[in-house]
Amino acid sequence: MATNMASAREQAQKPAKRGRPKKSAAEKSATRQKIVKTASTLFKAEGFEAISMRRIAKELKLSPMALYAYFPTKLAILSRLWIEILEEVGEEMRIAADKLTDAEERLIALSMTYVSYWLERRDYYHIVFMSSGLTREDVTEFVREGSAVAQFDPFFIATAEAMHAEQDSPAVKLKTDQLICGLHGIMHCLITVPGYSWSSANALVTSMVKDIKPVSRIEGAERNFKD
Amino acid sequence: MATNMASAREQAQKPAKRGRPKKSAAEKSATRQKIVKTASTLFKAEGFEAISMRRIAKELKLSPMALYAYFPTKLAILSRLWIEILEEVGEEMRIAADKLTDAEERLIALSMTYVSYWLERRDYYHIVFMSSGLTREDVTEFVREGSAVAQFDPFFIATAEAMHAEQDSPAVKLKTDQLICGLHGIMHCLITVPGYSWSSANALVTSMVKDIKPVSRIEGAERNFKD
DNA sequence: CTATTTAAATATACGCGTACAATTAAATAG
DNA sequence: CTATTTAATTGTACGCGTATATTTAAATAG
Repeated sequence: MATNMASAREQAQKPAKRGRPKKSAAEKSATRQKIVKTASTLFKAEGFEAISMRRIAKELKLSPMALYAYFPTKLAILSRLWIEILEEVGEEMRIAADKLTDAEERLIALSMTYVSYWLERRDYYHIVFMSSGLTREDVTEFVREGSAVAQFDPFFIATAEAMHAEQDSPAVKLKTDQLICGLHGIMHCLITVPGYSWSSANALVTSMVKDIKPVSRIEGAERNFKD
Repeated sequence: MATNMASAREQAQKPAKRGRPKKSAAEKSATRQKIVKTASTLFKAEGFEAISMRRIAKELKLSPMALYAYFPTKLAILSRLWIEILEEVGEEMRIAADKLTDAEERLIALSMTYVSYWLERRDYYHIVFMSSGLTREDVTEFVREGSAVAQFDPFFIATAEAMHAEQDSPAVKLKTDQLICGLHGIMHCLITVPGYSWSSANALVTSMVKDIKPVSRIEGAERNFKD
């Protein structure tokens, strides 16, 4: 049907306008990628504080303000790093839970891997969960886009299995949210209030997971048979 | 040399040294208090971002750097505000749990009050839990000093009672930590990831509290002992 | 009084994110 | 070619936290 691909700047339906042509989406995207790459490299080499607009620009031989043609804020650049990081922890979780068949065991493995990942990489934690100055829209869009939420899927699957319930049942939704919140709480408390004598992350995670029980054993729950 | 009193300055048993006298501890403390008061007023009138070293200094007709004679960092000033805020939420919790006799009910009231307090005052939450750039020492000292930890006492007491166990038993310690972490996780997740369709704070808190059970009913107990 | 000593207070400067004004680059129209 | 239009890019400036250098204030010694 479509005869030719409109790809670069030339192709689209051009009324042959007058001024300097806009950069094509492809060009913009390429530069965006270069910016993110630079930010990532800078971070890995010199830490979080090395990620600055001026520093990224200098590295790319641009003026600092040029970056704003490609990202609205510094946070928008950081949110690209979140994706990389979330993919990495996702991969670690996948590996950890891979060969486990028991749902509770898998849930513990997933949870411990998730929590340990952040505890062992507190700078990552700060980038992803404590980048202050975040606008409501930035994060909301990021979440809706799915990059963050996808991380939670394994928790849903394993929780449903551990509860012997359907993945989309209200009970599973509640308990999974509870677990996810709980795990983040462990991370947040242990990282931001290290002076307090918290129970070990291991004990906390295990205890939280153990509170996920088959629905039939949940107090006051009318038994719902499914198999 | 007149015999006048060398001001209100502390003149204990000084060997009458040569240079300009140090400010007394009382004077320092008074100025510190004025600074904190100014920061607090500024915050209440114009929000978090109005708390800046330059702004506080201008309000007090000082140079910005003068503040550093009284506080090592801006965060040290903020941590004084934490105390006020923590006392306020503590008071609300006390009121909410005051007339409740049932331990679980009290625990739910405490937890809901605590979580709601922060959810309804997200700016406070940011000040206290997301003031980025915190040095490990700052917070650690603050925690050791006891201001923060005292907040947790009611949770310990009610948890112990709900578990029918001693307040200093390992099981109670673990479960209380789990609850505190969990509550913070709810707050943190709901505040920082508002775009996600979380279960309600109410449901999450209730579910977490309900997972605190008498010791005889947890761990290896296969059976539910209904009363 | 002046000189000296010491602490307090300020001035200056750096890098930060970024708003906004000015400039430059790349196209077309005449 | 020049003029015009439009987008891209850069320059300038603000307020921020705070490190460091400098100045000022308050005491004593001669």
